[in-house]
Amino acid sequence: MTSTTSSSGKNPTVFEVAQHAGVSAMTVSRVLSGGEQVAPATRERVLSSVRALGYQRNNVARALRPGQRSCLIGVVVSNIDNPYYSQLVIGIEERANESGRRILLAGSSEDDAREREIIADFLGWRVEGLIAVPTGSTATWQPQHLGGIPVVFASRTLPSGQGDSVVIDDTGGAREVTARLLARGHTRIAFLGNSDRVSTGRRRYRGYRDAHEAAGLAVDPGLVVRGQPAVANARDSAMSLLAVPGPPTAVFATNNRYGVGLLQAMAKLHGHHPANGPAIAVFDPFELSELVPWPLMTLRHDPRELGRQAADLLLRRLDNELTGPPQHTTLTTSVLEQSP
Amino acid sequence: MTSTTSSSGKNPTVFEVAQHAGVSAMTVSRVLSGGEQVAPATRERVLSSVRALGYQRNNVARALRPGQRSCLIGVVVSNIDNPYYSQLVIGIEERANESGRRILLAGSSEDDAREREIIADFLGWRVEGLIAVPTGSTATWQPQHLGGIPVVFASRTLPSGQGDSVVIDDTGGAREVTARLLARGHTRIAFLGNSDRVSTGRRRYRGYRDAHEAAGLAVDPGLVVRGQPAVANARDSAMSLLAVPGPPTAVFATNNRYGVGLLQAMAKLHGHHPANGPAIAVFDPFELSELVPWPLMTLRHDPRELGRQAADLLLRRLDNELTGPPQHTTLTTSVLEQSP
DNA sequence: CTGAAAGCGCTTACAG
DNA sequence: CTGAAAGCGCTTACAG
Repeated sequence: MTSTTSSSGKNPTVFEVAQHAGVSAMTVSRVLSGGEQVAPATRERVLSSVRALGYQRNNVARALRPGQRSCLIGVVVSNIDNPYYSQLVIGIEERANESGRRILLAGSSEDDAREREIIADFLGWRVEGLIAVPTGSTATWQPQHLGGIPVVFASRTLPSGQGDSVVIDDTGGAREVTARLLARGHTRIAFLGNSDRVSTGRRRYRGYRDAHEAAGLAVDPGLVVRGQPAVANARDSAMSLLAVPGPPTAVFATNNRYGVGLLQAMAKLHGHHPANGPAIAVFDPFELSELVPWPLMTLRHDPRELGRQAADLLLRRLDNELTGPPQHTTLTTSVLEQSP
Repeated sequence: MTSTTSSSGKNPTVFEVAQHAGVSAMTVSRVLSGGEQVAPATRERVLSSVRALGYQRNNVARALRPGQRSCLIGVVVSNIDNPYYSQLVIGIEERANESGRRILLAGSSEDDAREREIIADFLGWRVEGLIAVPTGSTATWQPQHLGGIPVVFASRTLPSGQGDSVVIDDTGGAREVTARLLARGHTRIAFLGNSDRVSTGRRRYRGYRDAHEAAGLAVDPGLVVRGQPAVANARDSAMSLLAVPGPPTAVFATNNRYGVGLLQAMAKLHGHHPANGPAIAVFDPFELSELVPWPLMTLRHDPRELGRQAADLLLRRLDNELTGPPQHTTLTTSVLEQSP
């Protein structure tokens, strides 16, 4: 019952299996693909040879044949360091796995050139499709660079509206949080968020600004900080913001990197005592939000579900269940208010 | 200056580029591989044809040739949902990228059968090597299933000691934290952690037990909870543990899933007031630990660095810079004590 | 410095 | 129900 390794020491091929089973390579191929007409006795013989030799199909050779799908999906994430995007990748992996596909993963680190290299390389692997959190460069994604394969944008879209997309309701969510803060009497609400370069930055800022306009108030540019910083820098930004004379009475961190930075700054300034610190709002749920000792508003949404839906869109394109113009899905958010 | 797409609509091949440049496919191949002797004028002609046709090398065809490396690394993680492992993957991706390789990523969800399927499929893609957080099944990793490619185990090892590995000092770290708690007079220290099935569970429990023995104390089995739960279940376990009569005076959560669950339970039971709750220790750093309002001991270590070192070991094996018996690296931990 | 031939391991027509 | 031939797109010897 012990399995014998191929004597050559190399991976056995269909020909070696065929020889071992006394059939042709075609028959082995048919047995392995399933669904083809093969005599039961032959099938058994082949399968036992497969086991005996420890045969494992060479996906590379298989994928080279025209008409064969590679069963590979390329996933490019702008900032793989962000736990929000880790969740997104998990959602994609889950669905890819269910459909018998694998994911090739790479992070662009918000770098256009890197992003371009990654997709070129992924295309070289003949991925069936791409799922991307784009850095913001439109040029990268021009159809002629994509070899005709479908792309789904996740979390961020391209200004052109090109490609399918799944995003959350950035504008609506940011507007609601800001409106709630304004309704509580805050008039100096700081904004920490992405630059206009990325769609989430544009849209969340728009929601913040719209809520001010609706309330007949102007945004104070001195309370607005925008960029794509790491947590440490986000914390420093938050520190300076809280230290200015005439500090904000509320701070809205519009992504989880700024959220964590802001909370670290608050902990440093106020310890665990509410004191006279500003009200806090964070766009993105985060683990341990129940430990925050200050009144907190969290805009909840589910990055893993976003990943699943992005994968679903792509898989439906691949199966031709979905055809025609780009489909744009927007997931809703919900506000959670908590007081310690 | 606009790039022309291949008229066939399909990806152009080296032959089409060759034809366009008036040379042979071999010459195109030589130009693209670099380093070969090609007349400068010919090279320029080829490169401009490459640009004109938008040629992108087919990695699948390239990888099929014997003697060519696939530039693919397979990464299998037991629990892709754990942010600790996300960091690990990031460290691997960083190094893989630097060496011009891509990663194929899949999660086994602590399922042996899934793990086996994944590595079989990865081998079918002719990955150059594997990096794995193994579920604990030894059978999966028997050399005859691995087709002779190198494997590096990360965070968890196999009992057999097979394969290179990078782990943290689980036993030493757990021993030190436990000893510090004992030194503070705690005698009823609860343990939340992985089962003996995985090496981290075995080793961290051993450290906890060793510290007790060194202090001449016995472990109370009623204070020990072991398994690989999701956060929600970890929180429930922590709740029941804290609710028993004669509750623990200290709780040691020996991974970040239990850590988060424990802190959620504490927040629910004690709000933000230290009250008479137990002392807390967590094996694994986590974001926002500065918000914890209770005395806290954190065992710090760097999962991303662990990922980098695992990748480095693998890459050195691939380049034959490292040969011979399995190499086992242990990363140190440091204890951070904080009081609110 | 450049090219014609062969083959990596599969699977799609096409025959029997 | 089964098989011999051809070819996917590259690159490694081997010749010039």
